[in-house]
Amino acid sequence: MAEPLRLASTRHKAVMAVVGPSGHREREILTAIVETFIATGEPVGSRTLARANREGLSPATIRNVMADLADSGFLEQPHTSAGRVPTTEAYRYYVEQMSGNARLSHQDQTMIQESLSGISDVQEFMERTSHVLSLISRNVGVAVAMGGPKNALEHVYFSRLGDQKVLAVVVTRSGLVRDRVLRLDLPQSDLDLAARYINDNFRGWTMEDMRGELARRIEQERSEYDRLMQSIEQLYTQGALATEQSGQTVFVEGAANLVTGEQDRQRLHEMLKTLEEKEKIVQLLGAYLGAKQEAVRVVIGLDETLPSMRNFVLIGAPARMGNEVMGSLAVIGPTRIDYQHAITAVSYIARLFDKILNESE
Amino acid sequence: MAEPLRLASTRHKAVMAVVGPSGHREREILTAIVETFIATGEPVGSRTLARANREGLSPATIRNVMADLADSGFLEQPHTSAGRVPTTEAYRYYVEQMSGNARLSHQDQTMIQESLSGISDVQEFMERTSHVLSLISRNVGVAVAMGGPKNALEHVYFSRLGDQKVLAVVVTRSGLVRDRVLRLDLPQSDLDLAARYINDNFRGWTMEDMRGELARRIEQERSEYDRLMQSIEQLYTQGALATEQSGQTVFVEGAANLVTGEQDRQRLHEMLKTLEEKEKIVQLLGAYLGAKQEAVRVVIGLDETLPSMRNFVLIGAPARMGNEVMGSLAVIGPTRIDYQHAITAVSYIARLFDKILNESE
DNA sequence: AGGGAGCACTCCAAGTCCCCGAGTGCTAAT
DNA sequence: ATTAGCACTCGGGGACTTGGAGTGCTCCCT
Repeated sequence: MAEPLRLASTRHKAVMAVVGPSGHREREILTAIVETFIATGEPVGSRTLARANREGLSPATIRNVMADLADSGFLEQPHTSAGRVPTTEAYRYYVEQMSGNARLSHQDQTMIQESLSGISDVQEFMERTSHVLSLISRNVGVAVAMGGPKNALEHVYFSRLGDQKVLAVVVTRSGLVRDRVLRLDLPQSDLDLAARYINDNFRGWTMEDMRGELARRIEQERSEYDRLMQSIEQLYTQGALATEQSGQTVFVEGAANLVTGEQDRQRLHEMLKTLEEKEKIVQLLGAYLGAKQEAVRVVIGLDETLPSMRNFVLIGAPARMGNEVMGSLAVIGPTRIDYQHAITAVSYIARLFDKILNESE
Repeated sequence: MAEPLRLASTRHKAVMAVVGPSGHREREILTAIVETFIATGEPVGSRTLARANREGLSPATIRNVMADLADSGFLEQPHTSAGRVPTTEAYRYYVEQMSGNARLSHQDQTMIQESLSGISDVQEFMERTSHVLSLISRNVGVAVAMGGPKNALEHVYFSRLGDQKVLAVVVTRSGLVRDRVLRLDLPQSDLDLAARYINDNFRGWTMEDMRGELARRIEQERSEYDRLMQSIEQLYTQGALATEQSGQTVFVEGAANLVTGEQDRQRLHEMLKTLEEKEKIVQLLGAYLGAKQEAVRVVIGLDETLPSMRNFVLIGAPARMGNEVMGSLAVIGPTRIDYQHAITAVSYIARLFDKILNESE
């Protein structure tokens, strides 16, 4: 189960090469700075670093190196005579060079296993995942199950509710259920016919393909007066078959953990507000976790996309079943996050996804 | 399982008429104190009050009155030589005496109308409601749609998913849809039979009644080997018909607004964590918003139930369709909340509930 | 020429001291 | 009954000091 991790950065490197510092000593020191900053949260100065460093480098030497690093844009000073703080670039480098063969602690593994065992549908998996991720990383855990157009249709049901209401339930093969109430006035008998037609003709199709084909058939037979096709068209235009619309379900947990950080009120408020806007989360995950993406991906510098996320990073991975991307999961936390830990956790769960959902099929 | 936690003392206190101060002047002053405290958030002293008061009372007089009020438990001092702060008792009194005939601003009304128009199922109503409540009150808006046992069954569907998986979809007349994936191995034909049996025999029954009757029938026919009843029993014990379990859907919005308040980090963290534990919210609403309850209810002193909610109040109302309680909605905010505003908003939406969901039936 | 020691300088954080304003309780006067 | 007056108490905020940590620079050493 616990095979060594396939790390994000390897991939990452292939996509956009992050240039690190050139010299061996420079790299050594930069890594040390990032690590101590992550640990302490305080700007780190040359003296502190010299003391911690096993090979006895004098503060002065370190200062020189630090000056160089600052010039190349890896460090910056909050103000004169404060220590140095890593820049976005520095974090990118750090993540990339980070040793990739860490394992998740046994404790965490069993915790995850327990939380996720016995789950049989995507929704539930995502819900629990966001929770367990927030617990383990002590940060914000997010997970979205996308009602993507790539899902295979299992079944549709239509049911007349009231005077002008029709309930449409779409079930995909992965166990995703979408229900919508439509404003329509069709007798139950027509609904049954429509459902039957769709189920007979389209079971196993992807939603995408089905909708295309359906549109074509409707078009084709429009001229003839065909009652069945007419009902289907009505259902179709009312969005009965649109899985995307009320599409993604987003789970965000552990927002409370943000309070622990050192942001001021204003920033905190913005972050929380952003996290409440689920669409933004979906966009964020969607933008960075492509289908091709296999392993974990670390996105540093979120503020380039979402200004309110300054100083935050996203550590995420797509959740895949076979070749299909069923959703994404991620940890969102401050740049000072424990990368190793978060990465291993995300990776572990991502790999679990396929297994758990398939285990009894 | 979802037995509401019921604090005898709280219930008692809330039902019992709150005794206010006796004298006319005392009441006047207490009200003034509460109002200025709500406005400023600072402990209010005798001098400030004397200045604001139209009838020229001297600070000294006010001091005397204040001393009396403090003795009767309506005020307290953070420390010697600071102003007075209203106690829980004071807020209870204040809310009770508050003029009850205020109207929601036209602006708010239209905003609500727009947000909620065109909604046709309970879920969606609740989702939007929590959002709009948080916007209007600038506090936390919560709403829960309870999959209560009182709902009338419209339809069930069972569908075999994989090797050992069955999808159960329960639709209630109010448009609530619950789906569960069960670990069961039954052929689709058996599932169809079971669904048909239930739909034919129990459409329109409340979930509660149905489950009772179903249990009886299963019991009755257990001795005979009856394939149908056996499948139904399996479905039943696996929870296919349990609306309560994955039951209530809880919507919490506007948690970000909490950051605006003056709580310290620790408290803030606790609050957010509490708000993330949806079950607690459900319990809270369930405990205070009884079915008999018609109008808005203001619960002051939440910490008696949930310690982390010290200094917070709940302003809520049940959402009813006819005589059935379909859910609850509420605003949760600090004791310093704008009561008038929140109360009118909650009340307005609660009254809208019935109208909107029925408008086209 | 690269590393290291020393030095002067800067800045922030924390501590101390002190004063002021707001508030109180009590008492005496109206 | 009210109110004016008085002595007293706190907490907050400003001014000032001090110490630690850090930097850049220069000079010296190997």
